[in-house]
Amino acid sequence: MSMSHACDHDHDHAHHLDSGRIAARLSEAQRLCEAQGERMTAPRLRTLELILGENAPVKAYDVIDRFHPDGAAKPPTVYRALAFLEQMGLIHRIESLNAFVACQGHADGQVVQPHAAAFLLCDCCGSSEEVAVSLPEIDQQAAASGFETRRVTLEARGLCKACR
Amino acid sequence: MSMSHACDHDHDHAHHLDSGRIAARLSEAQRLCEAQGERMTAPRLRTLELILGENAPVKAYDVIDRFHPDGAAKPPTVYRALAFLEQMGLIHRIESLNAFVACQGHADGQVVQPHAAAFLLCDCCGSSEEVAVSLPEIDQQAAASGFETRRVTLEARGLCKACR
DNA sequence: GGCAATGTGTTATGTAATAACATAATTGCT
DNA sequence: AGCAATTATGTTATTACATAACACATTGCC
Ligand SMILES: [Zn+2]
Ligand SMILES: [Zn+2]
Ligand SMILES: [Zn+2]
Ligand SMILES: [Zn+2]
Repeated sequence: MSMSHACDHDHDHAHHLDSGRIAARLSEAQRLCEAQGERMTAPRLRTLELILGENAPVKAYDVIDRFHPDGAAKPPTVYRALAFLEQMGLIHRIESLNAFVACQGHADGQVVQPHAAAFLLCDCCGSSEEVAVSLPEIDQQAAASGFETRRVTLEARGLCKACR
Repeated sequence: MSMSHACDHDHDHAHHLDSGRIAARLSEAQRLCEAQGERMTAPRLRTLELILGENAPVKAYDVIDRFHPDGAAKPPTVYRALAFLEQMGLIHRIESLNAFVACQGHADGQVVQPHAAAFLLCDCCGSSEEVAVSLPEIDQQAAASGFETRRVTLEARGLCKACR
């Protein structure tokens, strides 16, 4: 469930979304898919539901294990759903954790196309904060090298306010 | 050996270091370790040698497979060496590729402590370019959130000049 | 030499992700 | 409705990536 930790403080600040808020995000996601002619199917919805349930990045195999009330899902079911949700911009993959987190750019109902994002990842409580940043320096370096950037991974690891 | 590709051009621009240049980098690495009271042992040297041999990120299991002339090394041997080399700032882990690349910040013999770096990673030929960037925006965002950053991963994926 | 600290060898296991192919649901067309 | 094409899912098996645990060896110091 939660990541183990050696610190002495608790991690209550890593609060979960309540079920009403999750339901709202799910139907919003469904609308977003339909608006783009994509299908929000049951396994995709279930996968998103499980990721929305945590405010921290979730491992693929945690989704797999919790997928059914009685038993685990098969890995391809979940990995395919994860790929779809990422393409739709509903979740982000966190490369340095091999995990997935719900996009926080849809918070107020606005449609956000797939986008680059930066993350502040707490090594103690596991919490994730998505922040919007522009990257003029790396763009400039890329341009100087004749490099065509397709996507950027930017992840800061450290300690959140509550854990420092 | 090299990564497979569907493009029609060749990847000769992904040239390797010649053996003399590798030897120079290895002895330089050895001096750097000794200067810090660390031991550059045989498996560590061999691991670094194999990584220096490519100008592209190398998979851990590629190192494992090539470690001995006759057979493969055991995974812990190589993973331990990789951890050491990374701590010494001699290699960097590329999170989005699960691979390792030699640090390019030691090129002219200057000692470079473990440092953050950004990478331009070509999805076609697999080449990697290490670039130095400062990150004022993410530092600012982190400060605003009370987040204490320990280390940053910044990887741009795309197409290098030769492959676009 | 005796000891502590560090590094390595070895076996086994744990964790993450995909290939390949069969079946099912959906969509668009007639 | 009937049909074909497309898209999605189910299923089995395999591949790729990484570490735990413990025994043994080496190094440096007293
Ligand atoms: Zn987002
Ligand atoms: Zn925290
Ligand atoms: Zn470097
Ligand atoms: Zn290239």
